[in-house]
Amino acid sequence: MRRIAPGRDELIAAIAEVFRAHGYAGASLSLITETTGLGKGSLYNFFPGGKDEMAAAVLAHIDRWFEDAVFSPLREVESPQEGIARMLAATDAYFHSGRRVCLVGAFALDDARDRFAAEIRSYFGRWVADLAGALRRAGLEAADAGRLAEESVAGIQGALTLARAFDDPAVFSRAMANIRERLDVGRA
Amino acid sequence: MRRIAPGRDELIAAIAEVFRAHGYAGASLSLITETTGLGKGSLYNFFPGGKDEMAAAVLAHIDRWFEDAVFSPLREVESPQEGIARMLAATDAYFHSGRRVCLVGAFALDDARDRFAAEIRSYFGRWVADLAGALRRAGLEAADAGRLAEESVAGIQGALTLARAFDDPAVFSRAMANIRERLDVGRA
DNA sequence: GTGTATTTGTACCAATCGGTACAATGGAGT
DNA sequence: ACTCCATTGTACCGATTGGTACAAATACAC
Repeated sequence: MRRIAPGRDELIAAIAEVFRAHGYAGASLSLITETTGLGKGSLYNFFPGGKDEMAAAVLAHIDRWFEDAVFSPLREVESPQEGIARMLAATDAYFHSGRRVCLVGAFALDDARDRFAAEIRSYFGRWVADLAGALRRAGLEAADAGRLAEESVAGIQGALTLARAFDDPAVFSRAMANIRERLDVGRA
Repeated sequence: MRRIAPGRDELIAAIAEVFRAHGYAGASLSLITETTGLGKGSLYNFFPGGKDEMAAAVLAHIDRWFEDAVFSPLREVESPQEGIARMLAATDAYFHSGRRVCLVGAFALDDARDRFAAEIRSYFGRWVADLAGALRRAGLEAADAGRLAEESVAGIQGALTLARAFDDPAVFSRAMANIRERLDVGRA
């Protein structure tokens, strides 16, 4: 039969949730088959490389989403302030206002880091660089822009960790409000 | 034979490094026996509860260390500024200036969170509460103190994540310098 | 309706998982 | 010197791991 499984995007999204909830090592194939409803046959048909390829596909999927919704507005919207506002809104939406955790950040901490070092570095690297770029366009000096950008991305990651530790999304919302304020440079 | 293995503290420290590097699920018993040099016999002699008890012991060990070196100075040193300075110094030392990752933060993200929810919550909760207390003693309003404390702890966690993602401890050092500045309230 | 290439379920694989059992070991207390 | 008993290594357990093989099923092109 052809084309019975959900679209590839939905499939990857479902797999992503398993990795998000259990980490790379903890995301067993049985958990994945259970969550997706697909047997190993289908899974290995779509991802011949196995678990590794699934995780890579998930990371690529996330990367694409962030590129479109979070990073590119920072570069391409004329008003840097507007670009930053869009980035913050998309970030808040993506993490379900703190109820969801950052897969890339989680991978950065466990032993998936070595396997996907390049992807992880690129994800955070572009986030920081594009935000710094917007801040520079808003009038900040390069050094200040870089520092503030790094600090903001770190603040978001840390807030996700704390929100999950406390099981309280409000921690994330407070952090986002705070970051929004500190990024509100050069006129409103 | 009696007392051949290293002291319990050193043993726990060695196990901690395995959990730190591989997460809960990724820290296999074979990895632990390999790292510690102890066979399963010894391991299960010291930790009859198995992996779960090892992780609990590691968390308790970390908790004790932070209580002594990081949290208690915030409460007990007369000068809150001095307490904060000690907390920052101890934190920087513990994380090897960004070369080491926070086990509790890592556990908060993967599926160990549910198992150790109480310990994780308590660890971060006391950190934030004690820092907020010191800031209040330094003259800040309760609301401001709470916000700044939460923000600082989140900043530290996020910086650890970024430092690991970039494989660049300098990210952590920059974040610490920044946090030190922002916590320098009420006189110097 | 037939052919075909893709999709799928099932059975199977060796390796490893966390954990248990237990006999051998040998240091400490006397 | 002798007796304990904490400590240790080894063998073993069933379950699960990630992964493979392959035949049955089936949607689509024709």
